[in-house]
Amino acid sequence: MAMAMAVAVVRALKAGRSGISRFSTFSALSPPPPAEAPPNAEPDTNLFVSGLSKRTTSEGLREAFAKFGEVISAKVVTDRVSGYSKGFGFVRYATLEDAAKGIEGMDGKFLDGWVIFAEYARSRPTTPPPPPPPPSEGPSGHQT
DNA sequence: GCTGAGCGG
Repeated sequence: MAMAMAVAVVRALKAGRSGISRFSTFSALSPPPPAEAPPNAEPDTNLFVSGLSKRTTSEGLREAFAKFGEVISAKVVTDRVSGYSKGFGFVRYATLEDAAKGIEGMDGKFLDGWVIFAEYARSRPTTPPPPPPPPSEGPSGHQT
């Protein structure tokens, strides 16, 4: 019973997050609203986990998601100056199927007393290396 | 110690 209620809460939260109402006013001079806004993101090994508790750490995230797949990397985003958790983190799985299982297995579930949300992150494939500067001139000691 | 939507480095 309690679990069913939790699922309803989760659905309500996720529905409200979109902020899109089906009762849109259709007018000729109004911008045509999209038929539907799929919260689905493109599959990736990077997962964006939100709704985390302030006490949840990267280790808690890894252990929580490691039950559904091989977690390559897990990190909870914390503030630079306060050092406190921002309430969300990122989990990277070994494969896309593990990532999907992680979402299906942890999205809308309870972690540390809070309902967490797991979805595909927009993040970049890996640590962004600094772009190499363009070569100014040829070999030094000789230029025309 | 903590605010509770969002996307780190």
